[in-house]
Amino acid sequence: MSASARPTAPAQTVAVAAGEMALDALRVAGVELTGPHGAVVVRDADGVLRDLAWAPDSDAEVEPVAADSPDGLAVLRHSAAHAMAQAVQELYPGTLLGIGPPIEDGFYYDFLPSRPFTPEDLTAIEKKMGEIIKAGQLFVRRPIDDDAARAELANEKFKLELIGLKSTATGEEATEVGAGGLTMYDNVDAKTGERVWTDLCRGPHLATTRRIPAVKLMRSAAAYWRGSEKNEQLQRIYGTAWATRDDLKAHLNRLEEAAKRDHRKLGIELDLFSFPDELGSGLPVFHPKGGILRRELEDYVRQRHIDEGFDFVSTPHISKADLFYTSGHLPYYADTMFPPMDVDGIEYRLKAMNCPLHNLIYQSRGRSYRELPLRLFELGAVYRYEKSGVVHGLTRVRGLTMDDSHSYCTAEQAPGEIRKLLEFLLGLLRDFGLDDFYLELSTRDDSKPDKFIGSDEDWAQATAVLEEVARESGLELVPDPGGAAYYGPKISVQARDAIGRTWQMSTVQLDFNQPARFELEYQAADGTRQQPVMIHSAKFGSVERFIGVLTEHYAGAFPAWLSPVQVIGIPISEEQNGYLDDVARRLRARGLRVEVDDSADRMQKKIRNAQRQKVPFMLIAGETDADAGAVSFRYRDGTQRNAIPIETAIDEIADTVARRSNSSPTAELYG
RNA sequence: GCCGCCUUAGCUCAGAUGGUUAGAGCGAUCGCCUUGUAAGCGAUAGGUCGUCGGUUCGAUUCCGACAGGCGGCUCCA
Repeated sequence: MSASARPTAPAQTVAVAAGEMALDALRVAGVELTGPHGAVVVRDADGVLRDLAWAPDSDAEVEPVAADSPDGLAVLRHSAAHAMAQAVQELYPGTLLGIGPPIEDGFYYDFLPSRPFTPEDLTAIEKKMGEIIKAGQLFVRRPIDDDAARAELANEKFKLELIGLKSTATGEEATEVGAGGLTMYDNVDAKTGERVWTDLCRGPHLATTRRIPAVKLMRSAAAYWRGSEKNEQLQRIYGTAWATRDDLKAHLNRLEEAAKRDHRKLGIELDLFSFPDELGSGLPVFHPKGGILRRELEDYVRQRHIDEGFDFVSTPHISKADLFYTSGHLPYYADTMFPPMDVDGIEYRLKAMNCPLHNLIYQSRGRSYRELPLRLFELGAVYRYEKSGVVHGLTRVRGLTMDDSHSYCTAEQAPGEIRKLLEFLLGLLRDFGLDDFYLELSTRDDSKPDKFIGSDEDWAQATAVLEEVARESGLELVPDPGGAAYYGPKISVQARDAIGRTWQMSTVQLDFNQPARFELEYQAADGTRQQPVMIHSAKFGSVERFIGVLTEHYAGAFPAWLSPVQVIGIPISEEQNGYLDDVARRLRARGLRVEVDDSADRMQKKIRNAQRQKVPFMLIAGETDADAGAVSFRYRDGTQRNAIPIETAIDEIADTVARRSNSSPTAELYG
C-alpha cells in the first residue's frame, strides 16, 4: 500500500573496515546519501540496522538502507518522533516522556504534559519541529550503563520504569530499551557540538534531523501507559512522515479518499440508514434504500445456506439468564450483555449470541449419527452492551443481526465440516466482490487459564484441526495468540477492501465445551451415546457491519444487483415521461428496481442527482430516442451509449443483475 | 469505560467577546421556464442554537450534569 514502495535496486553491499565509519565507506563506494533513495542507515551481516556513524570492531559487509524503503521509513519516522518530543519538551518544559515508536505510515510519542494538548499546541509543536529539522541536529549514539541512565533520567519516571523492564520489553517498548546495553541518543547542535536534547533509545537514527523531508502532526489523543487501562493515561501525538513531500501529499490524499468512503457519511447521503438519538447509541434504523440492501443481502445469504444443506431456524431475542450460565457465556460476558430484567421473579437477558438457543433446538429430541452434521442457520438479532467509547457507525453497534450457523457433528467429521464451511464462506464473500483474503488463527493464551474453559487436550486437538484446514486453504495464515473465544479456537477471515484496508469478516470456531455443558448427545451406529462437537460460523459477521464494509468497499457505488435503485429513467423533456414510464413498467416486470425522474428539474440536474445517488444505469430518452423506440445509457462512470433499442437495453440490465455482476456497469463492458 | 474535542434549519456550515427580529447554500413547497449527458430563474416555509439545572436584570453564548457524535486508548464471544 505504501506509495513510496518503489522497486528497490538489487541489494548491494559495501565493505566497511574495522574502525571505519559506515558513512565513510558508503561515500567511498559512491552510495547515494541524500534524497529519497539515499541511505539513512545500514544493515549489517546479522540483519541489524546500524547508524551511518557506526564503526564495526572487525571488517564488515553492510547493505545501505534507503530512506524510502520500509526499514528506512521506520527509521525516518522514529527520528521524527524524537524531533517531536524535543519540540514538546522545549515548548512545554516539565512534560514527561513515554514511548515514541514508528508505526504504519507514521509515528507517535506519548507524553505526560501538565494539561492536554490543544490543536493550537500541535501547530506550535509542528512549527518548532520544523526549526529542529532545519537546524540539521545530529543524532549521536551514546552507550550508557543502567545506573548512569537512572541518574540521567531521574526526572523521567516512565523511562525509569522502562529501564527496569529492559530484559522483558517487547513490541513498541523495545524501541526504547531491549536486551543488551542501554543507549542514549543525543541531539547535537551541528555548529556548536552542544547537546540540546537526549532520549533513552535503541536507535538507529538518521544522521541528522535534516533527513526528515516531510512530516505532519495528525492528532492528539489519550493512551494508557503501557497499554493498560489500569495505568495512568498519557497524551499521545500522532504524526506522519515520508521520504518526500509528494509521498506525504499522496498519503494525505489517500486519507481524504478514505474519508469520502466513510459509510457513516454515505449512509446519510444515500439515505440508507441513521442512528436516531431517541433510540440510543449504536442502534441503527434502516431507511427504505438501506432496507433494500439488507433484504438483498439477507435473501441471498439465506438461500445460499439452504443450498449448502443448512436448516433455517429462528429463536427469540430474549431468554432466561440461566441459559447463558449453562452455556458458560455468563459470567464471562456479563459486562458486555445488557443488564438482566426481572420477569415474575425470574431473571431474563437479551441474547448476545445465538449458540445456546440453537443448542436447545439440537436438544429438543434424540439425535442419530445419521443426522450429523446437523447444520442450523439463523439470521439472529443479538444485543451487546458495547462500551460507549467503542460504538462506531455500523461496524460496532449494540444491536446487530448475525448470520450465525452452528454445525453439530462428530469429532471425526469436524475437519471436513470446517473445510466445507471455509470454502463456502470464501465463495460467499467473493460473491459480494471481496476476493483478497488472509486468515487469522486465534488460539488460547495459556498464561490466562481463567479466560478459557475446557481441557488442554481438547484445545490442542481443536487448534490442530483448525490450523490444518487453514493451511490447506493456501491462504496466508497469521497467528493471533490469545484471541480465541473462551470455549474454543477460531479461524477468522480478513478481507482487504478496494483501498487495501482489512476488515475481519467471517469466523469459524470449533467448540467442544458447549456440547459438554449442554450434555448434547447423539446415538452412534453401535448404539452408544456420544457427544457431538459444534462449529460456530458467521459469514458476514453481522449484517449491519457487512453493509458498512460493502459501502466503504464500493464507495457507495454498489453493484447493480445490490443497488437500491438499479435504473433511473431521465426524460430530456416532459414529453418523454410517458415513454419512460412504459420502459420502467417493462423493467419492473423483469424484477428490476426502477424510478423515473419526472420532477420539474432540468435533465442536467436529474443526471447530477442520479450520479450522486450512484445509480448504475441511467436511461435517458429524448425525442430522437422515443421516435426510434430506443434509450440512451449513461453509466455512473460517465460513459454513455446512445440509441439502444429498448429490448436490448432491458436484456442487458436484467442480465447484469441476474449474473450478480460486481463490476460497475460502463460503456466499455457492452460496446 | 477513560482522555480530549464537538452539538446552531432535513443536510453542510456561518454568526453574535451575555443584550430587542440567529444567517447562507443545498434540500422541501409554490410559481415561471420546456430543456440532449453533473446545479435554469424567482418566491415561500423551516430554528425555544442537543436536554436539564445553575450563575446573571438578562444565557443559544459562562459553569455543571446528562444525552448524542468525533478522534484515540482499553475492549471486541
